[in-house]
Amino acid sequence: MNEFKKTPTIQDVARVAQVSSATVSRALTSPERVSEATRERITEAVLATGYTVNQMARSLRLRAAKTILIAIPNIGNPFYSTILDAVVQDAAERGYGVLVANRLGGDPTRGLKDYFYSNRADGLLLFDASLDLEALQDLPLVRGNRPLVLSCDDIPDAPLDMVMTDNREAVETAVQHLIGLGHTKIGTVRSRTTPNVPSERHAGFELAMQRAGLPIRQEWVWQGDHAIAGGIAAAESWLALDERPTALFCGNDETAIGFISRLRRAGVECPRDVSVIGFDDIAVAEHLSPALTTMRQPRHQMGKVATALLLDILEGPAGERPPIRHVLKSELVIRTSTSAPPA
Amino acid sequence: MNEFKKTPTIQDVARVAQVSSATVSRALTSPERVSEATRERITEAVLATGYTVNQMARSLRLRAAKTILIAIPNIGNPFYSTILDAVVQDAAERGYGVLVANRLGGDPTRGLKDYFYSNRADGLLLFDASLDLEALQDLPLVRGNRPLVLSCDDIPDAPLDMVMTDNREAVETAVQHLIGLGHTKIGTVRSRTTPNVPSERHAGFELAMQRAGLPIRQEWVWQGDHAIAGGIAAAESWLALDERPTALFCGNDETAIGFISRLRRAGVECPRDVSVIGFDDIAVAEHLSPALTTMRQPRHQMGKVATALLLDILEGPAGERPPIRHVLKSELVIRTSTSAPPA
DNA sequence: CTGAAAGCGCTAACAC
DNA sequence: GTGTTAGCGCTTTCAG
Repeated sequence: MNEFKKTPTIQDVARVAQVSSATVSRALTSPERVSEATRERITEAVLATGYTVNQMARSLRLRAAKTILIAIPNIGNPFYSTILDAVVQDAAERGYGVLVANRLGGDPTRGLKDYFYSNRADGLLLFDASLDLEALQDLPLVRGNRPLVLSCDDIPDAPLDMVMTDNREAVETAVQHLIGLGHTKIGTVRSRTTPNVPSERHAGFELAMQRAGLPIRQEWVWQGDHAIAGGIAAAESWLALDERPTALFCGNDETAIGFISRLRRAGVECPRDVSVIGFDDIAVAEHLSPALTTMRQPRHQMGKVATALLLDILEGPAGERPPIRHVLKSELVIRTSTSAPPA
Repeated sequence: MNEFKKTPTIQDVARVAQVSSATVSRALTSPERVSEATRERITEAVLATGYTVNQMARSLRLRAAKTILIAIPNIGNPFYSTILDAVVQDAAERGYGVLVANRLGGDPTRGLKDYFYSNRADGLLLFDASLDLEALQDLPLVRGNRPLVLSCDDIPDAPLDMVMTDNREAVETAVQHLIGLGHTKIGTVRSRTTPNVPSERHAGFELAMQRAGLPIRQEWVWQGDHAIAGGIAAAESWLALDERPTALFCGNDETAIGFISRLRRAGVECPRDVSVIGFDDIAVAEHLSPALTTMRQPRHQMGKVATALLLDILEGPAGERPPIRHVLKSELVIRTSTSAPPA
């Protein structure tokens, strides 16, 4: 209505409704503490003035930003963007905004610290396992109520609240699938891992191989980057090998896509010449040719569970408490990129 | 240091540096307005206290949240997540946080309004063309300085600041590519479009067909959903046809992926039996089998340009001005999903 | 060049 | 059930 007046405040509403600003505030946040009649007058006044709360003022007063920060290593990766989708949805439903962080310059924790110290976010959802855990301890939030939920797969015993998947078992299942098909020469493209922390996924690989009495040959273990490029590099290395593995476990689906694609260009067919199993089950996996066998990760659920946990912590009582840990189940999805080894 | 004290304020710094809080504030925001000596004392005091600014208080005072809001129809789609990546990066470099919005309940603009009316965000990056433009006019920001940048492809002459690609030409190029290969029976899976606004992409399709003197057959025009499912549905419809188009233009890459995949299950091979061209060039496109011919959209650049434009508007002078429009170029990427029609 | 003081819009004691 | 008042942490006149 008032095109040229500044945005209405709680005072304006109070004036129109003929009450004090405190009463308006009460009517807004806990309506039951206000009489029926005044509540109605206030509701009308809100409508008449076009009032909406100023979240900044409220946050300053309440010392709560009603905002959470999410740190993701690679937003462009469909795996993470699905998680983000779930987080935004669920946070919004509980009245929280979601700020997206990225790495700033050299120190990856730098940006995160800034957000917290500046009171822009109340809690942190950390999906980036490649951050240095030591540096994390510096975050103010790690003390006390600890509004930080970590969701990654390579820090199994950090004293933090976590949402993770059953990685070690998942990889075991994947490798057992290959072994069950008759493969004995099995390689892997390792996923990226947290500095100075042994990789859970790789541990699962070693375990499965060991149990089956199969050797792990270092020239069949490649370091990936969780992206297509890493799969391509591994494929080129594979092609140069004298003795090649007949099956490959890839740390994620993009890696598998790059590997299969590069091999095809060289005339090597999957699964005829080499079986490949991925990890994640991103949306395109089932539509590839060959359709990708993979371990499905409950990404959407990961986002939901992590959000719920963080918001419960934020809204729950302060004080020391033991860390909470959710472990979600992965699932083997058998498609056509894996088969018995060539004769 | 002070584990149990509340976070330090500007007052604490002032006390330690033996100056007034006003001087600390000045030293922080415009150091040149403070004498060398005091500036140094203040710098030391900041370090000693571990002070960081409280963004909430600053925002309340300055009436600026230093935050932008980005609205994306589908975060899970790699096309949008790449844009988001660029936006977060560039916004952070200029000191802005990025809030991610999603649709809340029935009224899609509802959530957006809330963010603005509540002063949580200073500007809006709108990548969601499916919002109702009329409703958009209600947003307070559309008046005056108009801190809203729209980036989509189907509202060519809205009086708004926009970043778009040369859609009509891009689709023309795509269709001409098919025609150049010898196709005359060409169908399309239309992309989703803004309600009540004619689709630019479809207009490009019609134009190219018309120029080549080719008829547009309605049974060869399918409505997609910008996702794999839409491509699958179109494929099933295609399979049921008596007379089938030999080439298909898809509104985006996921649609093409779904289409090709579903056809393959039915024994129909691309490009042997039907040529398919996509739109976007998402990362996997070149690694598919067949590798997807597509129109590459400069997604990263779209994010960067849109962010720069919005922040320039926010930080520039207020007042009326003509709308700004950036048009970015698409690029035909020929791969193997398109070939001459079957004999 | 610096300090005092006001106030951004809101909520929470504390009165009545 | 409602009003008064103070203050969250910051910036910005206005004096000096």
